[in-house]
Amino acid sequence: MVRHPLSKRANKYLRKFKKWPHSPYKTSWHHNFGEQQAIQNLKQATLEMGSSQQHQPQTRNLPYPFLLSTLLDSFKAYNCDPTPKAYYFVIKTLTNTSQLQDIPPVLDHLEHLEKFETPESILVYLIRFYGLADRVQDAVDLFFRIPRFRCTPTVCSLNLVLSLLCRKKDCLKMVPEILLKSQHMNIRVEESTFRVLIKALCRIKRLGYATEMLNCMIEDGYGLDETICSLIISSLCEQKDMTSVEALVVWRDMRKLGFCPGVMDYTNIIRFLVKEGKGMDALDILNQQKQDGIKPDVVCYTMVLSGMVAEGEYVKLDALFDEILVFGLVPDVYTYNVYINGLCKQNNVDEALKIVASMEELECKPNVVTCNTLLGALCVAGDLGKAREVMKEMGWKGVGLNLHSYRIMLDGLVGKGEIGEACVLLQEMLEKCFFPRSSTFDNIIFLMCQKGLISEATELTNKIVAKSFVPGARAWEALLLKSGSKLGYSESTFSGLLAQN
DNA sequence: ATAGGGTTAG
Repeated sequence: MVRHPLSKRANKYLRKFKKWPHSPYKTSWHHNFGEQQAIQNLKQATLEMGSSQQHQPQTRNLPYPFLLSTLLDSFKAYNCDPTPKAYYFVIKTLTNTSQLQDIPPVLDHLEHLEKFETPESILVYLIRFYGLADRVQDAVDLFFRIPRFRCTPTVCSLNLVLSLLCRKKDCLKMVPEILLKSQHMNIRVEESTFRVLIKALCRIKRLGYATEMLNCMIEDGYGLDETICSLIISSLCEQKDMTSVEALVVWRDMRKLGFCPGVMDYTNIIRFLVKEGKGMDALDILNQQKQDGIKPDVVCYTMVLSGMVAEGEYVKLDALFDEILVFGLVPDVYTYNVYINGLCKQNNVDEALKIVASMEELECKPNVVTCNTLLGALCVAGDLGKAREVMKEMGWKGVGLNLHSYRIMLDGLVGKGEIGEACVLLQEMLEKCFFPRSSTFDNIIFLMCQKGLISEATELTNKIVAKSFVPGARAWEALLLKSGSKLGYSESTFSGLLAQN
């Protein structure tokens, strides 16, 4: 093993055969010691700089910024050459303390006056810093400059620059140029590069470019990357302005390319289609899934079931629900809730109640959602008696009533003109800080006026105005018509109203 | 091997 004498400018960092330029075990101990002392010195000086604010020691190497001159002085004092590590430290310190103006001189020095092969990691660090600090041009410039630091850029730097460019819409146009120039820099584009690009494109919701890029990959002879396909599918499904037609085209094209979707892909596209109100398309996908031999799980079924409910496809709903059982899947609360909702939508509350009873036998506990669905259906059907029962049962069974439970029940009572009971429930709600919909308030006030409960109506109005609620036209009209001129509004009623403007 | 992905409300 060759040891380099300290006096000579031995380029011991020149990378020939190994990735890491410097192994502490292979340098002479005193050399190593000197370097360590120099670094120590540099760190100490940096700390002092931080604590003494603007004060800078006399040892300044004048044409250079403070940290660079400290670096050079420190190493000179120990009679050794500055190490990449020292530069890394300086650069990190400069970025962390926002002394960006001092970075270019450091880089110039590194480029022109040092001889070692600069580790790519230092440049990667700075490129990332520039990119994240909104200095994309600096990042790009530094990327192109990498070879001048006697460093062979790899796909790491390329991927980094690309991902930085992809973060900003107006930087996207630089991507092709970077890709072209990177070829001249002898950087081998890898699958990872495509992945970076596609991920970035998905993140900024340029799904069109992302799929184009996927096609490029395939044209370039890379195999179809299932992870990328999945990524595109899932981003696609998160897009707000994506139509189901477009999504299905991408899906179909990918399948043509040989993509074999996994459970998650099916779940994503099905969820998307159902949300778009395309229950039947979702059902198609579910059938594809079965044909592909991928057993849909209870989640997929639940989503498609809800799509059937939304489209009023009750025959298909029943068939699908049966299919779940036939395939040996166990429906859970979600599944039951969707199915029960379907029955309620068909005004078949009795059947819904039977299902709830069977859930309990199957030890699948109904939850608030189940109960709210039932409550809503019973109220719509005008069966307040059963609705009350359900509400009581919720109490026994430890199913907590939530805001919606109260709102549903209150609307049911008001709808049936049960003003007394409605007021009791309203009181209970307000104590729990659950507020009815404003239209419910209006209905209650209207109803009170109709029943001649003028003072109660006035009192309620005052109370709710104090809670920042504005009665609607219907409530005002009722109040004014019924009460003539002897209205007992307190001043606070009106000042409360005014204050809301 | 595991979790997470899914439900109601005018």
